[in-house]
Amino acid sequence: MSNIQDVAKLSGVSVATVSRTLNNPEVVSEKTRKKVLKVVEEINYYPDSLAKNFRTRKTYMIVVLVPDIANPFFSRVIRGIQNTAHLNNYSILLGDTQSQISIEESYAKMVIAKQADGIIQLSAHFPLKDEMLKRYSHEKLPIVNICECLDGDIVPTIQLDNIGAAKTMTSHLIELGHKHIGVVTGPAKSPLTKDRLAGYRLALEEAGLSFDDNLIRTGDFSVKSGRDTADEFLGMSQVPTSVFCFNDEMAMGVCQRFKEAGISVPEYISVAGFDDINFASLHSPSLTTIRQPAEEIGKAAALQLYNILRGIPPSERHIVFPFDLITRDSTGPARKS
Amino acid sequence: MSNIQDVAKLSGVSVATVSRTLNNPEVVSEKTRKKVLKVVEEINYYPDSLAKNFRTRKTYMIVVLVPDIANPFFSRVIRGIQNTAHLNNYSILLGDTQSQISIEESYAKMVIAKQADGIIQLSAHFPLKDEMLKRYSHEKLPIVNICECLDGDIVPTIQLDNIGAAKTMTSHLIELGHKHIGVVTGPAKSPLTKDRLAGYRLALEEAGLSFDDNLIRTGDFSVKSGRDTADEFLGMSQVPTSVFCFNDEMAMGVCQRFKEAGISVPEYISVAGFDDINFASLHSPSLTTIRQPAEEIGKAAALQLYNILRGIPPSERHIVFPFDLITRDSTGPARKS
DNA sequence: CTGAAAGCGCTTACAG
DNA sequence: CTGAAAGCGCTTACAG
Repeated sequence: MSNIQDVAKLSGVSVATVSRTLNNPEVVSEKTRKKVLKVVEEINYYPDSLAKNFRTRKTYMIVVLVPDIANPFFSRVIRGIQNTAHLNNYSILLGDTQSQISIEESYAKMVIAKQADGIIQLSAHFPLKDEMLKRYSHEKLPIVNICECLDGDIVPTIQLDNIGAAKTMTSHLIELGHKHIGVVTGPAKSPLTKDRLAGYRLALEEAGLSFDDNLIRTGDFSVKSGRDTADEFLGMSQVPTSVFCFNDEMAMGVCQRFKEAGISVPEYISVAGFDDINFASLHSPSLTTIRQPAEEIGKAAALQLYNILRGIPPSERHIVFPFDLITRDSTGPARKS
Repeated sequence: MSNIQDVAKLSGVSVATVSRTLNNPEVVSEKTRKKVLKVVEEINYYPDSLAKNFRTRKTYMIVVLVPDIANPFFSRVIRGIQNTAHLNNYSILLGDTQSQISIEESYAKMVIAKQADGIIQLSAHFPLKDEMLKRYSHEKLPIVNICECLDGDIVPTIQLDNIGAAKTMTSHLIELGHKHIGVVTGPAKSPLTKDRLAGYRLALEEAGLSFDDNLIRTGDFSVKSGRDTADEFLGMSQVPTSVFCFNDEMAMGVCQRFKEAGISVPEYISVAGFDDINFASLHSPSLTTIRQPAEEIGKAAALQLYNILRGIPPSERHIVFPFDLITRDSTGPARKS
């Protein structure tokens, strides 16, 4: 369609002035501005972003790397990111990685190739680390790692107080009289697993209860892994009186299996989750869980990256968000026996 | 970092040859190719997409306009889109519109401004219609409308056989002896509501049952609207023996309210959903519903748009996908009375 | 098979 | 406040 030259010709000014009118109106005289804007309106001129981005070296795109977009917790985080990004004129480039490193890398390349300005990474990886560190200084590295975060100070992070949340949930169960609390963790190498397990141990210690390694089972955050570990708990000589799952999906899987086995939750065994996804409250029994401020985390991430991209180093490089313990029907007093 | 000139200098060829080596290797002699690729490797050269896209007038970005990314059905569709798009070197620009026209339009502008090549639209709108029609011919209009589709042939569409699906679900209930089947629709103006209602009526007609307008309640696809209509059904002089909800969330809302009112599903009243979201099978009772091939729909959409962008007009402009009736525990024989 | 050169549509010092 | 001009890093006819 029409370009900046057409607008210039039709309004009898130079392309420079058209450009200024559109990008720095205050620097142009009112008369000129009006003349130009009228023509822009008339011929329905839209500046060519391809040219503009090329010229300014910016894309106004942010890659969001998420292990699985169909995960309801992640999708809330993404909504938070996108709302805030959009307000600042940035768009979200969705990178559903299915946890595959090669896919993560192919998206990270987009930053190097200037198809995107930065990355918000929802898992504890740093794709193309060497390449990125070579190209950006510590301060300007356009990456924000959220939800499941790398240790150290290599990238800015934003996450829940996972230790505190797991400690609080465990204490909640202890207060209900539970002494044998099974756990279904995430993948062994996940920082989430490490932190939440640490919180669990802290609560036990505080209550003077001993830690039993046998009660700890490794899941992978899927419903199925919850189902599978449920069987393991039921097979124990001393079946735990409660199970703390490190996300809601696994808690639902555990509940489902218990239901099939004719075991009642929470009468015989309590089950707790983590995240407070939408369906946690619709579940039967409704799930006791930890609420994460998902949208706020997303919002904070977008803001953090936005600042980095504008050259403003974040005042806090590692933000920790508070949680809420949500008690519902899936946890109750420990059974006698 | 380094640009195509650096590569040219270091490998002793022209920039044109470097460009060809990277984009049309077969046209370059093997010797030259090797020389160039070696340098590319050595200095870790990544072509500048900003320049490349500007030059070629392509962005390899597709805007996906979705009313709500946190909706689990939509997120599966998006996953399908993104997987297929990624295979064809396209990336997804996520546009969570919250059903706001202004947000839809701001994303649609990205296509006009060449920040994206095309749009996949998950609701029955056509943002910036006049502007788009002015700029593109019927054949080349880079839009694919899926899931909830506009009537007519203005844009290519991909959707479920909604009429057939609703008819099948209704027939399923009729076979179970239900004669008073309540319905919770989507918004009145939604084509989904219209089509599914048509399917419902077809099934009634086929069974010789009369259509009762009073049994039709308007929802908005939210859990809450399900809850609200549940009360309306319970307040009727003749409470229906089953309720067919036009999505799973509303079915869950209906069930939740029934549960609170001490009414058992499916013994007193059957409840059916639509979509078969992940949690439908985890729900208590597990939901009878219609499975939509969400990822395939997304995949087909990505393919359709890909062809349009390559200048290949789709062989079918309006694709209809088959459904599956999934019978679970939330529907059963109609109660006597 | 390769190179010289034009040009994509903007923005931005620089000069006035 | 405005204009002439350079230039961003590529691709692509065109010529050889």
